[in-house]
Amino acid sequence: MAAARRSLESGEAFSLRAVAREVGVSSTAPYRHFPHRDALESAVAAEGFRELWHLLAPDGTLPQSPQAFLEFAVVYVDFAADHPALFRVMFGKECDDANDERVLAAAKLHELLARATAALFPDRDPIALATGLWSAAHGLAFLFLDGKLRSPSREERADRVRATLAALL
Amino acid sequence: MAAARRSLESGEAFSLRAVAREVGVSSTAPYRHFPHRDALESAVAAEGFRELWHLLAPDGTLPQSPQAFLEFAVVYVDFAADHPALFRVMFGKECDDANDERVLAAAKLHELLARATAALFPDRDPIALATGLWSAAHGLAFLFLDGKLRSPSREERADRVRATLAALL
DNA sequence: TGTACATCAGTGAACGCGCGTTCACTGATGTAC
DNA sequence: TGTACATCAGTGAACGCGCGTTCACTGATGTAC
Repeated sequence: MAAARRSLESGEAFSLRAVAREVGVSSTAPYRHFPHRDALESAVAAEGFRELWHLLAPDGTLPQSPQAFLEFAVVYVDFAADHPALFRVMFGKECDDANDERVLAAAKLHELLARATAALFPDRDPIALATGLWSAAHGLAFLFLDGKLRSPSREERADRVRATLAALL
Repeated sequence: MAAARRSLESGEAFSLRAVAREVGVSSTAPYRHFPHRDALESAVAAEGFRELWHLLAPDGTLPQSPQAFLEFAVVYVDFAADHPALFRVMFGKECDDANDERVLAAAKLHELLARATAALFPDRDPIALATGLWSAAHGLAFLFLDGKLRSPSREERADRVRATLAALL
């Protein structure tokens, strides 16, 4: 798993063979641990979600203020920028299976946000607002990842994310 | 070009050989028309952008009302859902080159939105708001594409997009 | 009007590549009696 | 304490696949004289 992460972060495309190479082991060794390629990919994605969750809501705490929503988005976008390949594995894959860990993790995130918006903005549609803020953070993450938005530095990017979310609240 | 579009929409991964197959021509024939794979991909992306632009702003008209912003997002998300592979080719690629047609097209879109927000919401930061609305539409597009948000029908998806954007305005 | 030549889309064989996956195997470690 | 056996991670050769790309080629069409 660690090697899979390393391999992804060094910019390689995700592949069983690349991971094996990274571990320094034969191409077929991973089959001792994962039945097939997708199982490894799925496990890596799940780990990524746990990690993102841990950054966003260390003890399941919700954003408690509008300010905290801005930081939520900053962390989200920073995570994507720091682990672009991992982020793509987590999100950039059609998953039809409703039981996919990725779908469940995404739903959990959505729910956390909805609880937070309901508490903070009782006069606005909490689900729609949660979806909107999540989408905005998600969209920003991808637009920066894909070079459609650019920022010279990490700090300026963070400021831009804050300003963008602030404009929506 | 048309065959490239067809090949993409039939769910195939984008490849020169797949396009040639779709045209019913030998694998190497495309080299008569494009110097390399990326040139074709880039041309397809550019066509996609022209098409999206035409759907969003037929005569360069901006959204003239908050309502129009909602429809703008609906069109954006529908376009992604109707042409998922094309959408990924257009957006889901890191392009470092600042002169990439894709980057320019994205910038043009951003600018259109900023002019619209400046006209409609003079009391809010127009750039940040434009970025926010675009990000939200973009995020929604990808979340639906990747199965993180689901809707049983096209109409319900559209309603959800409208509700989400309305919550942000 | 006919002939010589250039242009140009398409061909088909071939290259090397990395991929996922299978197979029969080796060799070290742990466990049961 | 020693022996027999099971477990299990890793090996290395091999498979078939689709990919991008090169190469020398063919054959039809257009153009100049």
